[in-house]
Amino acid sequence: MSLRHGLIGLLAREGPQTGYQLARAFDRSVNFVWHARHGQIYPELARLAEAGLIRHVEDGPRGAKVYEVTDAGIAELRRWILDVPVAVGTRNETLLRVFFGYLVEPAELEAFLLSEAARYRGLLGVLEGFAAGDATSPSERASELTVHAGIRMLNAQIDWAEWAANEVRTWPPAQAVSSGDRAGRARRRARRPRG
Amino acid sequence: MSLRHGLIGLLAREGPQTGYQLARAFDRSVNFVWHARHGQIYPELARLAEAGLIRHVEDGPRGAKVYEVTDAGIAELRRWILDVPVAVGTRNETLLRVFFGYLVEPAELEAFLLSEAARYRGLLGVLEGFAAGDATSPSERASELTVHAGIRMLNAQIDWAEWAANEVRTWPPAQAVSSGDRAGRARRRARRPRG
DNA sequence: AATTGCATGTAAATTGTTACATGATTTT
DNA sequence: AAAATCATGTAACAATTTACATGCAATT
Repeated sequence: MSLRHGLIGLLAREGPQTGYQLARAFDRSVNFVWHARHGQIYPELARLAEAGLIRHVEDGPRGAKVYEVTDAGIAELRRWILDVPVAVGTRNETLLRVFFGYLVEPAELEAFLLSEAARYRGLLGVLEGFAAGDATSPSERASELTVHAGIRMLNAQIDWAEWAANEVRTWPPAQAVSSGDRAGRARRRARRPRG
Repeated sequence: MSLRHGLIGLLAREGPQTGYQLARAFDRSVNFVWHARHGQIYPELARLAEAGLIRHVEDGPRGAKVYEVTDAGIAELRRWILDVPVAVGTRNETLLRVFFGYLVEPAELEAFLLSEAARYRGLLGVLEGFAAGDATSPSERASELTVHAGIRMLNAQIDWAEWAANEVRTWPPAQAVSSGDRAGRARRRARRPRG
């Protein structure tokens, strides 16, 4: 699970903090890289403290619990960054929909692709705001690298979505597909080798 | 959950199939878009059949259960593609590591970035193999769109990783960071405005 | 005084992974 | 005969989301 390393890392990066602050940090800086809700964060902090990777140090204003990272936590973070194989397994809901997009009218799929392009543009605007900074400290330099990655990937996605919308415009109308259309499928399959 | 729509979609796309075949399909065609193990697929098929979105039709050779999609399933799939807001929430473990990459030696981070670039190149090779097809049928045209998306995103990631590796080469050695270094952090923070 | 924001937690449900368990059929 | 592949399932665990529940502090 990357969440625990995200929490250790944020404590290392931004100093002692409460779970609430970490939850907000997940909504800001690292949100486009990883995200988590407080319902997951609070129990995980307790487990990390139990494991000695972070430490509950003091109490803030209104029952706030401040945590800080331990040396063991930083060592674990370094180990994770370099020595643990990166978990594979892409999950892209937009692409899954497009994969089945031949089932809807081309005009509808085109509209979907353009709406996705617009959504990506919105995200790109946010990231470009992040990139405007100066990046003087080591942690800011590292953050800048991830922002650049996001910008490049979003640009690739925007270009693709607009190209794909254009492609779809040339498609013939969708055939009626129903679960009872086994005969139709068999007909098409048989015809293919001849073409 | 997109898994259930992935299952309905594959049954719609490739005709009646067993859970085993669907599990293999998730390892092949849609793997770079979505993935699932049989431990999740079999129970989900039972639930989908219960909900009337797919139907258990016949029994194959050795206790194999063949499912086919129903009209209700296709209607649900169409609804999901167009009318359900795309779930947000990126999760990119590579970027999370790079975000905290200032904690390891620049040479180590550089090596990590180059190893990621190599991994991306491997995936790109697989996708380019998929793209070599002709794409005559509607479903093949749709699949081709997703393959193109994958190729563009992987190229963006390769370019980024190699650019970032180059950036990191110019970084000064990592400072020793430890949990006890609160004074060091405060010192750096106080110094910044003057610079 | 009421609203907003800070702050923590847990319970329940869902989603996903891993490991265990079983047996049939085909290939070597 | 043994090994590989086909085929299904469940149990246990891990990860994640959503909703519920509470209370303090600052602002309007």
